[in-house]
Amino acid sequence: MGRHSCCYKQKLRKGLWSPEEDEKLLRHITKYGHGCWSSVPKQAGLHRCGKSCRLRWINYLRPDLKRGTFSQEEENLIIELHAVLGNRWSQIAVQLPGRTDNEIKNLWNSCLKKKLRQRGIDPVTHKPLTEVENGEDKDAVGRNQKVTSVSNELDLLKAENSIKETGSYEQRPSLISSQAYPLEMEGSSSSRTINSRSNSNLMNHSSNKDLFLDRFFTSHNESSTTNCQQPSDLVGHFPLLLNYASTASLSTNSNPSHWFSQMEKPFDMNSEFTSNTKSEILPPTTSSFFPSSICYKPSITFPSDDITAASFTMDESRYWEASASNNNSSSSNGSNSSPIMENRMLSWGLTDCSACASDKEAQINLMESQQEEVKWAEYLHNPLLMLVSTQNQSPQPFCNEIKSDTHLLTDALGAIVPHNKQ
DNA sequence: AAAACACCCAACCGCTACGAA
DNA sequence: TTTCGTAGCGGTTGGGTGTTT
Repeated sequence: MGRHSCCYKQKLRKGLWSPEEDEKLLRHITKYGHGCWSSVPKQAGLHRCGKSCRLRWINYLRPDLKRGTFSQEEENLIIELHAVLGNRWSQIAVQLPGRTDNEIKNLWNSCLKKKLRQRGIDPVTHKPLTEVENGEDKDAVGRNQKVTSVSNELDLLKAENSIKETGSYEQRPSLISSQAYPLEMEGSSSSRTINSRSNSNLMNHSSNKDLFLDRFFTSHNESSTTNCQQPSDLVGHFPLLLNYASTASLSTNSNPSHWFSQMEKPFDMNSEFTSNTKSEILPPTTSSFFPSSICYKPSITFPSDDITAASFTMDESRYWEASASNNNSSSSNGSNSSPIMENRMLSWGLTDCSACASDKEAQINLMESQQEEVKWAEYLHNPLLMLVSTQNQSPQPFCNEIKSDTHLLTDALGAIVPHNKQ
């Protein structure tokens, strides 16, 4: 991995982040917001460039991140979205709350592409490989077939999944109508140019589709009362996301990528973590949507004047300490079944879940944990505890603050992990 | 046991877009 | 209009880890 030119000049640190650095960045941003990223490292006392800090925050420290393996639903959605959006990972990520574009990109490159190829589907065009090899991919027929082939991909994936987990997969009707997308494509006459950053994959998609997608996503992500696009116009033409949104309870106005962005003054961000907002980004309450492999990183609620407590699930801490990494599987398969993962879930995730189930019990939990000698290994899983600990503040307010969304956490996790209190 | 290989993923690079001066 | 600084995006890389030989 290289180093930013600015890092060379200033002899800034590069590479993996240490817990101390994470703590500093976390503390700074939760307290003051990021403001201008280039000034963050200086203000936070970090020897990193602002870009690096930004990346670290977005991809790892952000409190609304969901970690753990991708569910089948999520994978299917990514495939469907990729068929429509191409490699526009950030736009795909918008439709998967709690997932970062980097995470999705990695999943695609390491896993989904392979899966599709194994099934004879070209991951770039989403058409059968035989068809791609024959070179017929430039006409409208090809586009139509592309859409239907997405359904085929999903059918294959679903079939495989149902074999693995008989009965566990909740059949979802194909989200892309074989007619809807071509209809929209034909109906649009826009000549809007494609973003110059478009890659080769993206270039496979017409500018019409770009326009349509922009229109759709704008409408979808904004208030439904907006006048620029009637939602009803879109429902018939492009059921994918609306359908998914209704199925998976995705919020249309809780785009996590907008959180913390452009914060102009300290604590503005805190308002973003009010209970009202939080509940919207939380996952659907059906445990079937998120299988057991998912470990949520619950939302944080901060009081207006300081960070008193928060919940964090840091399940990817292998790089913090070599000794920790030995026990930590970073692979995407079955990490929840490892003792480490269980321990994490119980020691952290479930502490929080306990709060969901019973505030009182959770308070006791947290108070007990405060009294304990805080161990390094625990910090690995919950950097915010560092804040709590170092500030000698009671985490109690957290238990109260998180109340509003705790039922959702319980629903999401309760079925996942035995609700045992350690 | 150890070397070789494969895979995963966090982090970096280089680029463009955009707004302010 | 131009320049500069910043944010954000997608592609790529390299180190760590797991698996195979």
